[in-house]
Amino acid sequence: MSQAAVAQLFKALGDPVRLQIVQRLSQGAALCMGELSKDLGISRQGARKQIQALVSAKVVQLHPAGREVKVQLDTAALQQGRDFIAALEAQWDQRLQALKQFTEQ
Amino acid sequence: MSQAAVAQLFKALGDPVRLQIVQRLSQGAALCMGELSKDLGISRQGARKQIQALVSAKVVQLHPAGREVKVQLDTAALQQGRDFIAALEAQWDQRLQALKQFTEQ
DNA sequence: CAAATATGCAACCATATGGTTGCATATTTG
DNA sequence: CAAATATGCAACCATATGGTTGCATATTTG
Repeated sequence: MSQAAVAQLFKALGDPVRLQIVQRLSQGAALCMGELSKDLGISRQGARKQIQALVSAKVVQLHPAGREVKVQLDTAALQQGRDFIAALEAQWDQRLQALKQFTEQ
Repeated sequence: MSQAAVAQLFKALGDPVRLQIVQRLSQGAALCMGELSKDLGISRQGARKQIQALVSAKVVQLHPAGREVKVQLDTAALQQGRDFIAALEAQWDQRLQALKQFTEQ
């Protein structure tokens, strides 16, 4: 995943409303747009925009079904985000390790 | 960590320039502002603003030293972000598991 | 088929964001 | 101490963002 794609992923997760949407999807049953848009404190159309941001970042997929549209979590992107952070931490630890060896000499 | 704090963390990571700053810090030696601001394609003052965003999200700490200011990665927040994603994925997997059992009945 | 439901699309708006330039200040260095 | 270096701060600007309202359209349902 390119740096730009990772940035877009984190950006998508960097908003309380979108974070709540993602959390709801991970917990509950498969939700359609309408259901998912409730109780977010914003209008349906506003919620739709946030869902679209998640679609663009590939955190979520849309599956039209009749007059409804089901929204489904896609964990692939999430995992890559987690991996990115893990790699950062690993590099950092490695660096600390090297620094320790250096000061012990 | 509150939902709002997690959102702020991801928001801080959701920008290519800031992502590059964080990556540089994880790799190289402890950097001062000036060094860190180079080769980002923006001005020193612009870079400073981005670094400040990372400070606010607690991804990074500042340590003044004489006329310089050292910038240091703080992996605590990063880890919490990673944990948050891991929890999402775990819930999702659990849900899939439950769904599988249901359809197998 | 008419009414109800689920959604989409576009225009609009206030504020946040990512950047700039210009200048001031504190600390080192020769 | 004078010059060089590292940084800070404020004002400004164009664009992105997060939200709204209003209306159109497609699919179900009674």
